[in-house]
Amino acid sequence: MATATATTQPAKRPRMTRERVLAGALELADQTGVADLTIRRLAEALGSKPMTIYHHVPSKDEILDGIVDLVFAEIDLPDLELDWKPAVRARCVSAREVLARHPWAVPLMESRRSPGPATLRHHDAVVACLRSGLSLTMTGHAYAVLDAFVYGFAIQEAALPSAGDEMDEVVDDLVTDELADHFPALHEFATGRAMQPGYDFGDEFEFGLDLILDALEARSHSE
Amino acid sequence: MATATATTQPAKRPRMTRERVLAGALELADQTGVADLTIRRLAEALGSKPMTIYHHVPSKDEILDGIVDLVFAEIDLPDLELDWKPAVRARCVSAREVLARHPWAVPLMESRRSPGPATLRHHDAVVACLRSGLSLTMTGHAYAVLDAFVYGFAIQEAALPSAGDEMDEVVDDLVTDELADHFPALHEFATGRAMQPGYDFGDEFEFGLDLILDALEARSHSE
DNA sequence: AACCATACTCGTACTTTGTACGATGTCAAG
DNA sequence: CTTGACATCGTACAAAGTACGAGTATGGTT
Repeated sequence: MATATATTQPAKRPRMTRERVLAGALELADQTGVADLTIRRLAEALGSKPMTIYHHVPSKDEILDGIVDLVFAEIDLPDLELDWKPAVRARCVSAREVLARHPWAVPLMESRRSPGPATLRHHDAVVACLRSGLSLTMTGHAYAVLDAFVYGFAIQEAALPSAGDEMDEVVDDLVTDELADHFPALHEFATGRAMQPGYDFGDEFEFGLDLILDALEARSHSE
Repeated sequence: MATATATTQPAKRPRMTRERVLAGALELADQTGVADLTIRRLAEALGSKPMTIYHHVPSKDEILDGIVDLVFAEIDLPDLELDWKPAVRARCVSAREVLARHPWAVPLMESRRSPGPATLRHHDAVVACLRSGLSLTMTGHAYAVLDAFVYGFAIQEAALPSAGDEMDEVVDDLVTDELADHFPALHEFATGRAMQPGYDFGDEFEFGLDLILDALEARSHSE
C-alpha cells in the first residue's frame, strides 16, 4: 500500500537544489562563522547527508564562492536616476550594512577567484554610475579608493569585539597601567575618546565616506 | 659506545624556539599561502616533527597571531621628527608594501583577536604621530579612514591575479562579447583604461592616499 | 666527575574535516 | 510493471590539529 503518489506526509524530501544548499550555507555562516561551516553541519542543518550536497555543488570552494556572491546580491545597486555622488554614497552605506551583517564575507573575497554573476552586475552598475559624472580616469580612481575604504572599514568593524561580552574583557586588558605606561598615545585615545559615552566607531564610516566623496568631486572639477 | 657527549656531527638539532617556529611559519606562509601552512609542513621545513612545535607554541592559532604580529613589525613606524602628514604618508606607503609582500596577512587580521606587542606599538606610534598635528576627534577620524583605506587596498591587491600566469586567462574570460553585452560599463572600463599599456592598479594607492590626507588636513583647519 | 631535575623531542593515536566510490532508492514515461 | 535517469546516502580514506606519555639531552649542584 501507499506508493505515495504525491508528497504525502514525510515532508522530509524538499528536494535539494543548489540554491537551497547555498541559502543554508549562508545562514549557517552567519550563525556560526565561516570557520565552523562544514559540509557535515550544513547537511544536518538541511536535514540531509554530506554526500547529497555534493550532488548539487561540486566542492566546498564553490559553496564559498556562491555565498560571497549572495552577499554581493544583497547590496543595493546605485540608483542611476540620481547624481553620481548621492547614488554612490547610498550604495556604499548599503555595502557597509551588508558586510556588517556578514562579517566573514570580506576576508573570503580575497581568496576567491571567479567573481559570481551578482558580483559582476554590481560592479558594472557602480562603474556605470561613476561614469555618469566622472571621466574614465577619475572613475578608476574613485572606484579604487571607495571600495578600498568600504572593504577596509568592514574588516575593522568585523575585528571589533562584537558587543558587550568580550568588550569589557579586552578593554580591561588594555586600559591597565601596562597600556598607560607603554602606549601612552593609545591610552590617551582610548580613555579620552574611544571609551567616551557618545563615541561609536561606526560613525567614523560616514565621516570617511563623505570626506572621500567630497574630495573626489573637487578633484574631478579641477581636472 | 658513542653516548655522543656533545653536538658531534648530526648538526640536526638547532634547538627549536618560539622565534624559530614563527619565522619558519612566516616564510612558509609567504611561499605557499596561509592555507597550506600546516603544522606538519612547518615541522618538515624546520627539520623537525609536528609535536616538537607544540612545545614552543600552544596552538596553531597562536602561530597565526604570531606571524600577523611579525608582519606588523615590518611596517616602518612614523617618523616623529616630521609633520604628521608626511610622516603618516610614509608609514602608509610602507604598510602597503609590507602587506603586498604578505598577501595572506590582511584577511587573517580580521579573525585574530589579541593584538601582539608589535601591533600595539605600531598603533601607538601612529596615534602619537596624528596627535602631533590633529585634535583627538580628528585623530579618531584620520585613524579610521586611513587604516580602512590601507587594509582595503591591500585586500584588493591581494585579490588581483598575481602576475602573468592567470591574468591572461581571467582577462580572456572577461573581455569576451559576453562581458561587452551584459556589463557594458565594466567592459568600457576594462578595455579603455585597465588594460591600457600605462595602467597600473598599484598607482591608485598613492592617488587615494594623497586624496585622503589632503582632505583630512583641510577639515582639520576648518575645525 | 657523577647525578638528577628540567626542558626538549617525537612516536602513536584519536578526532574532525573534505570528498571519492558505488550501492540503494525514487519517479516519470512507456 | 518495467526501465532508465537522477537523487540520496553509507562507507571509507587521506590530511589536518593536537593530546598523551615515553624517551633524550642539558645545565646546575654536589
